Amino acid sequence: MAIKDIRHFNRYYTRVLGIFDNNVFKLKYSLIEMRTLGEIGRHDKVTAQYLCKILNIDKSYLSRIINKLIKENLVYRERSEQDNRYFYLSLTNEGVKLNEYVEKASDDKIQELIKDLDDAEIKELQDSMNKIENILNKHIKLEE
Amino acid sequence: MAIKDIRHFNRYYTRVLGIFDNNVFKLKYSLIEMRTLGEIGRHDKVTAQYLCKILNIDKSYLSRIINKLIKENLVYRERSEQDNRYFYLSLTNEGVKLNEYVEKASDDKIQELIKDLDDAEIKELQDSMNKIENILNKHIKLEE
DNA sequence: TATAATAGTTGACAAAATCAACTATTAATT
DNA sequence: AATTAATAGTTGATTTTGTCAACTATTATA
Repeated sequence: MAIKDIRHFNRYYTRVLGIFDNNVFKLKYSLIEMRTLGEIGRHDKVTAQYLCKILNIDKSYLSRIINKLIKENLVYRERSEQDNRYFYLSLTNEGVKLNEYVEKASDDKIQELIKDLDDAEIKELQDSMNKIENILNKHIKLEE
Repeated sequence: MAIKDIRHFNRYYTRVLGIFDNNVFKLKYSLIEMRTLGEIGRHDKVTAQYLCKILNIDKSYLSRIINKLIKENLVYRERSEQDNRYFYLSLTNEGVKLNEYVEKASDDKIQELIKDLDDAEIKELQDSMNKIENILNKHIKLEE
């Protein structure tokens, strides 16, 4: 039955993702801080408000995270000229470097996980993942 | 490239799972408490130590969660006769009822999400999920 | 018998997250 | 134009989550 299967997969994949939990990289930053950094890296000149939605966290919480990242000189902001209420967030050089390091480490971790898969399996995995995303995307509206 | 695709999917699916985050059911229990309850429901007479592994949380933290669930009369424990160090955990009737309620609510939530998918899409989704789990299972050893 | 390992608990604490109230700015309504 | 509502972000106070190390009790190992 579809629902059971999906819930089963959700439980399973929650555990898979758990492998990448917190402090994987033994940095002085938390997972959510790193996700924030990563999203700023992926979306240059992003607003806090947008990050709130895609990270699904409270604006007050995010505000503190961003201010920490700014204080650590990983992120900077420029006030929008059209609308003085918001800021555009970007990575500093240092932020880019840290982000690259973390990206690399994440890649390595995945590489390690799939190192024993043969080409056919990797292809199947990719195809399956794409399929899931495509199908769900058609119907599920994730906050953006 | 496979690694990028997998990481992309991980980010995507993290957001999908985020839909089911905390307090979805507006209960007085947290997600982790409900996951604990659910795992006890799924594995009757489970030990705390085992739960630690599958939930991937610290034993001290779990100890408090379990004691809360016991105090709320959702869970009870019996000391093992073979080895007095550990307990077998089970759901009380009340725990079973709450668990069923949450299970039902989770099913409904999934149902709502997939309500617009046609049969072929649902089949594809199931197949893809199964494939992912099968492939990864062959190679990734999740704590158990 | 002594030592190590395991299951679980506890106290003290730190980190993560929430909530409501607040400022500043812009958009919408009349 | 003036008032009201909405939006972006901040701040203080607080609660919830999660961690760490030390501890008891029990069992396994040397």
